[in-house]
Amino acid sequence: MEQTVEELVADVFRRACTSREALEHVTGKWSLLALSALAESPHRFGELRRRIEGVSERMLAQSLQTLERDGWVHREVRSAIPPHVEYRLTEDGAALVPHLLALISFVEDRMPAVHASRAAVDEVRPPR
Amino acid sequence: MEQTVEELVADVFRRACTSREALEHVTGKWSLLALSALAESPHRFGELRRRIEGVSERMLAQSLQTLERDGWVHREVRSAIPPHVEYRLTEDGAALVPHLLALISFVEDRMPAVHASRAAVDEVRPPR
DNA sequence: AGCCGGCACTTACTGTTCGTAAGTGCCATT
DNA sequence: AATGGCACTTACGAACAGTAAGTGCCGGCT
Repeated sequence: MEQTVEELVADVFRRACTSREALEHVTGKWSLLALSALAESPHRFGELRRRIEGVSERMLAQSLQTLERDGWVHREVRSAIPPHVEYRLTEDGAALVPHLLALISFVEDRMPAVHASRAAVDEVRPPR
Repeated sequence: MEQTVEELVADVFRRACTSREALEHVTGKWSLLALSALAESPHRFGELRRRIEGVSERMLAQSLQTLERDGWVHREVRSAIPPHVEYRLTEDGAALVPHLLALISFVEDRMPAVHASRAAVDEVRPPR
């Protein structure tokens, strides 16, 4: 599991690197949550909206379109009228999400330490 | 390595969940790159700026302050005048970065597929 | 001796993105 | 007949990111 940064993450430091953009797409606030939700099972648009508390329809639609364009998510129109759309992970998406889930659960585990650190820093340098 | 989403990623779907915010901090465009750079070795401010192509001083400073506050990065003033500041990963930060590096290298590996997918989608539904 | 560049930032301004709210057309339920 | 849900899209104000310039001090170059 050890990795050398130099080899693996070479061109991500370069300005014009396209993987930077792709990375932003999958790590975006709502994309991350949408992918996590789809890791459970396929969802309809409205189901995703309810699952991801606080997301607006605008941002959810936008995130899903980006994820579809980059090939992580598949969008299937099961019925035009009445509208019924199903979103599911592609094979690439299914291979991607374990990394995201690992990251999410890691950060969740460390939240006590994060809170402690914030409190300690804010003691010295109060916010605002 | 298999994970059930339901157990691990329970509260990240809730609106007021603080881990959402912490997650955004580490997955932010510049934070991600700063952490990756610091995975190699400690860096000075100017070294990071040069390493991370395209980052502005404003955003780098802001990202580093956020990462420091959340306890992923340690900031050490080695000399006030002339200014010499060293940034390094904390223990928590060092435990975090492997997840980020794994994600980055995964996405880099899949970039051909991403480009192919974009081209296919743009064929049907042209951008703009 | 005087000028230039680098150090690690901060501040002012501007453009892009985000979030909120409302609109769309159609159908099923009350 | 009116209401709500479906899957979005559009308009607009607010928040945020990016650009440029400023800060004070110092070392090196000419």
